[in-house]
Amino acid sequence: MTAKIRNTRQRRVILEELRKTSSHPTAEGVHEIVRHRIPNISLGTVYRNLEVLVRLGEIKKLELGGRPARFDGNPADHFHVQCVRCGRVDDVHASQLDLSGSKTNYSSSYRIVGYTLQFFGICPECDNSSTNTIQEITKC
Amino acid sequence: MTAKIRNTRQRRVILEELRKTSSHPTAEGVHEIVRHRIPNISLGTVYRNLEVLVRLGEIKKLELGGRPARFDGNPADHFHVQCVRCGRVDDVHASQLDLSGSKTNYSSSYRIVGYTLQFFGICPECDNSSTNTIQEITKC
DNA sequence: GTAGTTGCAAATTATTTGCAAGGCA
DNA sequence: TGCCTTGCAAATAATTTGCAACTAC
Repeated sequence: MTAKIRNTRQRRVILEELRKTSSHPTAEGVHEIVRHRIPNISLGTVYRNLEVLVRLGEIKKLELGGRPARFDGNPADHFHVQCVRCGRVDDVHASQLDLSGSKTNYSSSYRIVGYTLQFFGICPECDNSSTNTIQEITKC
Repeated sequence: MTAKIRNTRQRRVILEELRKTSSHPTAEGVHEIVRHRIPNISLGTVYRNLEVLVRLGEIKKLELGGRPARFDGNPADHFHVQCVRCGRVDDVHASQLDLSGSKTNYSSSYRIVGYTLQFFGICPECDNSSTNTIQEITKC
């Protein structure tokens, strides 16, 4: 009874474009990018396909508190930093960072299925301008 | 020029009720709880005060992707598990879990100001009913 | 042919904001 | 009394959904 998933042009192009970029765009960002190739694609279609691609494991959805979700064309496990000023997201190369050993060391009655680790900071561009805001230090 | 923060009844009651519970309620949940004591308090006031209390460091805001934010009356550092089925949030007592040593071991051009670590799982209640869904394993 | 998919628009959900009246310091 | 705060309602922002037309298989 599993629904058959079709290989539509829209879906194909969305995945291709996400694979090409490292900018972790929002759904709207994806929409803008994809519109260069499919000018009349609708935002709803983008949302629906992003969801399908996440379910297929082809891409990752980064749900960042308070901000629109972003999408990563690289489904391999890695972490992210988000700039608390501009919202930009970059990859973190955390060679030393591994929770797999620690994962059993907490007590919980839940059956754990996963975890999320996100870093917050100021990106190089934003670091050159204004002073700190309260928002920055209340995050996390 | 810092605005003076007043000790209003609404703010006081919101904080008191949050300190009393361990259920990590959403803004709407807080509204419902507080209404027992201040029946005509508005949801907007609850949102505004929750934000103030977060800024004052009295409470913590838990921003969980895709779901409404939840609030924790215990501002001390600790982690959380969220049930991917019902959305319930509980504390995690992670004695062994400490990232402070690892924090310097990643490479990033950002100036890091903090991080967020959240666990996802199935709570005991939900674990007794239905079968797994795709959503559960695409989270994280 | 048929069921998954699309574009469009309206609907939903969570949260924020403008404003006049109210109340803490 | 001054100005922070409130209640109310309308506004935003992000995402979802209903539906008829379309298209991949």
